[in-house]
Amino acid sequence: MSQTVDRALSILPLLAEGPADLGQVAERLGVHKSTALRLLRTLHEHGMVYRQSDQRYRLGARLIALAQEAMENLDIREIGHPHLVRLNEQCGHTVHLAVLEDDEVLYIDKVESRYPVRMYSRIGKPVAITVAAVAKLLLADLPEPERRALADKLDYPMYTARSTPNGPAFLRELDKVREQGWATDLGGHEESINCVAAPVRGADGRVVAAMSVSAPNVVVTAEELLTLLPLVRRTADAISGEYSGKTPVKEATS
Amino acid sequence: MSQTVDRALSILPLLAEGPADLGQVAERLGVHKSTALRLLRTLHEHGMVYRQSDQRYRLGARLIALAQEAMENLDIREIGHPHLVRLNEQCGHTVHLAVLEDDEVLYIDKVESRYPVRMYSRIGKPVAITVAAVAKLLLADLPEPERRALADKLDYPMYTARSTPNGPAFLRELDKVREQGWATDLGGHEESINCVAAPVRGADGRVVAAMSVSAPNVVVTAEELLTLLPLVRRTADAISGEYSGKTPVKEATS
DNA sequence: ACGATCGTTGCGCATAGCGCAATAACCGAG
DNA sequence: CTCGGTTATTGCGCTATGCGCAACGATCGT
Repeated sequence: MSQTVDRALSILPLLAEGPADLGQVAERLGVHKSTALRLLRTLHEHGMVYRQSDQRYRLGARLIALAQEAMENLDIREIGHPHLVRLNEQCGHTVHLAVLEDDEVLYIDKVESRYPVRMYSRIGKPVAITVAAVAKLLLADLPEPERRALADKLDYPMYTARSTPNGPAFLRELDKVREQGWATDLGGHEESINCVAAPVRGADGRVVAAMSVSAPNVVVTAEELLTLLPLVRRTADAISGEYSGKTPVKEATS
Repeated sequence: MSQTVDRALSILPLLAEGPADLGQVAERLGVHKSTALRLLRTLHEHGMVYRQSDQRYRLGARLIALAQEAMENLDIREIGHPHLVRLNEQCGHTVHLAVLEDDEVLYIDKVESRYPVRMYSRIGKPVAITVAAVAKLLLADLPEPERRALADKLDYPMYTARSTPNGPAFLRELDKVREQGWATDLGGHEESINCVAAPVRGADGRVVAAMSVSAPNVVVTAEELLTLLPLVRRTADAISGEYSGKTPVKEATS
């Protein structure tokens, strides 16, 4: 809505790809160099970008500090983390915690697999919303109209042959997930990777987060992974309990 | 330099303190609500802020994703991390890695102590520049005029009786540090906490980062901590070697 | 030492962003 | 269920603000 701010913020993802000099930034923004300079200067004053010795700009450290604070404000993450670690110790696989934000599902925590083969994912990154087990849980809990609207709006990329193909199929899957109280992704995103996921609920019973265990076929079969379901559910319930108890809705005043 | 962007960016640290509603944001910015609304909307579109169910705004997940990417772009951090972990395994204390950015020294990596007593610090947060051992190393390597100018500009808060009291004392300390090639902070920031630090150098010999080991008096005395100096220096040198070898100055093209 | 490239500055014009005030959604209390 | 109070949202007219331009200056490579 605000042109200037819009442009300034567009610089950040651009710099996330790697350092860039003034000319490059101006060109990719489609503005004059003097304009880009002013925007970069303002970003610089706020520590959002940093100018390295060769004059090129990179993302600044204040950004990292802010993100760190943002994460510390996410109580679910703080509460959940030790549980994720324990679960990882018990099963050895990659463990994720995800939340819904606007129309995206994002990982907010991750404990890496103890097996040498890792999977690619990044904290803060949106997940494949139409196939990920955690996404199904979070969306399944949405009120009917929103769920429908969202399902309509989404794209359904066929990552693999088992990806959710379209809106109706997705809504059916969500109904199933809501009913059974857990979800899976069996090769719907990466051919050889399976996940089992369980919901974390707040005091009011609404799903506030979802956690999953993921492992590639080469380590355990889908059947073996499903064996872990009770453990995953128990862990998720433990987080739910702690979360509902400790943090109803309120927030500490500054 | 750009008013609108300036205001928009000022919202972020404000929200880092905790969620806030439109009125609060407008008031703290000193602008009309409609103005704050427009700014927040723009930030929202870029995923920098998120609007939770009670209509209040919090920091968004895109911020976290960007910060994550920013960290992955910091090659020193990537290269250094395994070394920090190994050092921590060997000595058990808290290990930090820091760089200089503009006029601030910031932690970019941290491995927590294995002892129950932890120290407070946060990745991305500026360190106490006049007393921290890592800061001394980074500033000591600055060209004479910049060093002098910076020393002049700084404040010299007396965190403890042993804090660096003023500019001249600081410059003397920096000279000493530069000559000996390592630095300490013996209770200059927190009465009971000591640090030893060593520099990481690039191919051209310039100091690009500094690492430190910190421990409270109650765990080891300052003398015992100094015993670790050779180990710290060896680790820092190992990082220097790898960094100079792998990443001269260049950068991968997108 | 010279030319090309890239960053920086000052300026006048037009637009983009501002505050205002009216409207609309929301919430709690009676 | 209705009624105040509170908070978010919209449209609008004014002017400050951010824009592109073009001239200048720094920097680098050869």
